[in-house]
Amino acid sequence: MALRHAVLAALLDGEYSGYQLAKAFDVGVANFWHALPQQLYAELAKLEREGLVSGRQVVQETRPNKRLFRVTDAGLAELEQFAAAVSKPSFIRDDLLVKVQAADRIDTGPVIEQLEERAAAAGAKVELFGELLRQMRGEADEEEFLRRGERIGPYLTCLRGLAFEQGHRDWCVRIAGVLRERRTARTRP
Amino acid sequence: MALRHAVLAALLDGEYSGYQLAKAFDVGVANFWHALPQQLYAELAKLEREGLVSGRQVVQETRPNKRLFRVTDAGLAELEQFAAAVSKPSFIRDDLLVKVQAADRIDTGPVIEQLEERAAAAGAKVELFGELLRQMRGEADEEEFLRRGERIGPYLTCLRGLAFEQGHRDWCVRIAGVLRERRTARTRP
DNA sequence: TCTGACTAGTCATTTTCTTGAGTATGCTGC
DNA sequence: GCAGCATACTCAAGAAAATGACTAGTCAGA
Repeated sequence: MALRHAVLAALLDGEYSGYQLAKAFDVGVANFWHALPQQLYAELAKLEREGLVSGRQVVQETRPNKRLFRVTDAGLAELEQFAAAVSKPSFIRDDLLVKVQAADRIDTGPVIEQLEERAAAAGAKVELFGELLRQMRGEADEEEFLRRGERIGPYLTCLRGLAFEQGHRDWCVRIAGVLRERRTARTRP
Repeated sequence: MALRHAVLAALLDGEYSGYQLAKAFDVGVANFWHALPQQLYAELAKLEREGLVSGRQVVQETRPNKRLFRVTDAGLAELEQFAAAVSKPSFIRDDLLVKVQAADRIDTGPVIEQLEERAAAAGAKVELFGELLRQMRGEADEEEFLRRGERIGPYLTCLRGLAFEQGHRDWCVRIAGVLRERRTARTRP
């Protein structure tokens, strides 16, 4: 039941349409959760039925009309309750780790390629998150911003995203190197 | 469909019962995947029907009988295919991040407590993984082990687990500090 | 001697997530 | 002048994961 709370938390930053939310929750700016558009539309509908968000129609001339949602007081109360309840532990769950676990018994060629692609993707996210952080804190330096900034939630989760992607990139680079070396050592002993 | 491959990868280390697997996939030594016992039993049954693993009954005197599973050639081929296919990107998905995202609008007291608990738990995992890595590499130093070791898959995934937990711990400690400072600043301005 | 934890599972149900397809319009680039 | 992408959604179906409840014997400690 955390997707609903993720949606509520995302809507704290202002009004968003399902479509806008979907983009935030998808491409990778999703620094605190991930979900597909269909889930989000469904969740928004459910949240509205339960009165935790309210939507208003915005008529547009040149594009399809859209509905913007904001969190209601009941929604905020729900978030409050959620925050006070125990969290489920977080786990790594990654196809690529499964492949690396099996690396001694299978052909590592494709795995190495995927590690390198991942490293590049993670590097791009590192850049992106760095830029996002810079934008959010504006003029202030980080310490100062975190002490006195008004909206630091997204900044804090983005910090985690950044560290995660850095760790991911470093690991991918290192493991690709290790597996590559073992391959050449095997073929040319 | 990655649980099946996670199970196959786990069984590469030798024969395991569902119960043993469940422990590895649960408590947190699960450095490359996580699953509940029920899922594992179900998956093992399916894998056996499909001929990807084979189980043998082991009669025990003082404890309930058990079934030990090992990967078949077909299972290894399946893993091989899986490793060559594209991986889904990995995403962070963590209740606690959702709570931190909402931190500006809710009472941070419980969140701070949870961050500190998480930091402690992550610290314990860091210790555990460090110890596991030391055991796996034995006498050799890491570079040497990674160059010439026979079974390095679990070592490589454990390295990722270690880095993840370190990152998680550092972030929790830092964010708990930030939120704590803002609380005291607010009550005693 | 009773409680609780450990071994070793099974069964059923519900929730959540993913996949795939479809609608309709407008703008941009080749 | 049309292909392809962006906006803005909806519906249905299926796979995967989580939850809860249950069996049944062993062993250690209070």
